[in-house]
Amino acid sequence: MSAHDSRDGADGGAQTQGLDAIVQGRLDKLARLAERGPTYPHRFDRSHRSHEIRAQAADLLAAGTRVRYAGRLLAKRGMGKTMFAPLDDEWGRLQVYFKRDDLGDADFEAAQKHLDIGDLIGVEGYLFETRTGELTIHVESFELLAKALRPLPEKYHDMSVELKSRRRYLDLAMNLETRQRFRLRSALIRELRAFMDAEGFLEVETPALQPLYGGATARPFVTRHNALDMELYLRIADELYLKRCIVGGLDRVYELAKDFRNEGMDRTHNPEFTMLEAYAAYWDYHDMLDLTERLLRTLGERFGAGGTITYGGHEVDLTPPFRRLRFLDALREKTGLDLASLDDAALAAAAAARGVAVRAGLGRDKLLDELFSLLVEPELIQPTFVLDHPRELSPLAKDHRAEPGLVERFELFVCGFELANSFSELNDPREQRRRFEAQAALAAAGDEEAQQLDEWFLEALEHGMPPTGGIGYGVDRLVMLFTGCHSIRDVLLFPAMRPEGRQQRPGFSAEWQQKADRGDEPPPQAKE
RNA sequence: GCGCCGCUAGCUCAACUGGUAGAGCAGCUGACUCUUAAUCAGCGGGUUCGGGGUUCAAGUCCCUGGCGGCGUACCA
Repeated sequence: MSAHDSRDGADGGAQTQGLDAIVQGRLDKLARLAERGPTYPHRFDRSHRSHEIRAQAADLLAAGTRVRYAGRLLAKRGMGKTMFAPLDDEWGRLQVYFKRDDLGDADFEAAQKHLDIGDLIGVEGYLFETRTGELTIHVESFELLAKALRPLPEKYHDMSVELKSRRRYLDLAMNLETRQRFRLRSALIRELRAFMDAEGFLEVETPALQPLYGGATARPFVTRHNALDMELYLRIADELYLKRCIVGGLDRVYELAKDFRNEGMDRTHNPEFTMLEAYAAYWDYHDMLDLTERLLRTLGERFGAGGTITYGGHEVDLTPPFRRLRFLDALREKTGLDLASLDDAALAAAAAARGVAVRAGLGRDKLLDELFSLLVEPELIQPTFVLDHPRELSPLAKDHRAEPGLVERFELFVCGFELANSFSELNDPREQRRRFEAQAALAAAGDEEAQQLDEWFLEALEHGMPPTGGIGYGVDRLVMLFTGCHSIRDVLLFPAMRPEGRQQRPGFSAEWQQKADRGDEPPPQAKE
């Protein structure tokens, strides 16, 4: 970019008109800054980051150490021949101070007139404390690292929810709490790995592109492989591949991965989401329950306050042991009826009376599940294991060792969220085939979520899978719990959103807009 | 999917029963050598989400499309 003389740009007289004029003004200032040095340099040596400067402030102040610090300029407070400005890096904010007498006329004018809010700059200087005690860098030299050609959003109202999600980089740039939230997410995921590793589990990777989908009850995304000339599905669960690992003798495996489910979106559902699935040979669901208590205790100690967290006004204690609640007992308690002993018609009537939308084709187990979601789940605030579910809902779980009609399964609920789902895994291939066939019958009857019969998985089971405990944890929901967020969007950097319309695109010049207009049509949208 | 609400300056929002669109922040000009949402004085900035309609007149009413929020349904 060449410097050009700017008669009317940076020095005033800009015939301003909205965004285009703001951008033009900043381009002009960029040209002026180019006269004094590189405007998009290749690197900048930082001596400290903001939290390091704060941590070492006493020493740095006493020694008069020079520091080199870089970040985004978030405001300018000019005071005539001095200027204060907050400069944010990932970890926080540090104020910098420009003084004409110390910088010289040219550099001070460059800072005062040609730097904009939003610019990325690097400074070198020494620390001091202002009269009010704020730690500040007295700038001896500075350089532009990148120009903000567009203005940042307004600083003291929240950005709209939509803008925060669509332009996450702005939310991150403007809000330290947002940066901290995603740092916490990262730390929590690191802790999950560390925990599983310490428990002796091996992290593995299984296909996200699958010729058959399975391991959960959900509708898949379909995609296409050209060279193989076939349709593939994006995985809805890792389960069937992880069990193949168990068959092969990898005793304890886990995978932390994205699953994809082609279903509705709301406060707790994004079409792609992160799940931690784990399988352990020779374990049953009781072992998995113990593991889960250890995990929640660990997370509570590391990310909570004294093992407890506050969510939605509830004080939640993550110290085991957690409450156990048998599925049918909970329903009996809520309804006053022994639902298992009712005949189909009586059960349907009881469900309808309590607000379940009874549809044709709802099996009795599904009716029970709906009743449970409606009556019991919302009240499960403190950590609660719900145990021993009806069989139809769990085609991959082993029959209960003592209770006919039930399977060995538990779900962990906290604050009304289902955080984990675990089984004693079905390992009898003959029974597994019967369960798949029952699912196939449901599919034939029009249930789009019914699971597919997977011959290749059955073949693996026929080679012998040891008794196995399995579990899946909803990672995004865990993060919500520990960050106090009530929408999954807030814990995903880039949540799924419909694309913005072309006419909504805020192109800042006719040329850019033309470029945009020549681009592709917006991608076709899924229809239902 | 369905229902309700919303979409106005770069951002956050006003504008009554229809009468030629305003503020704060940001921007521009000027003042100010310890500011903290800096302050003070002045100035500019609009396809009121797109399309159609009713009307002398539409940000406002009607139809239609887009996007979002909330609720609801399915699901983790």
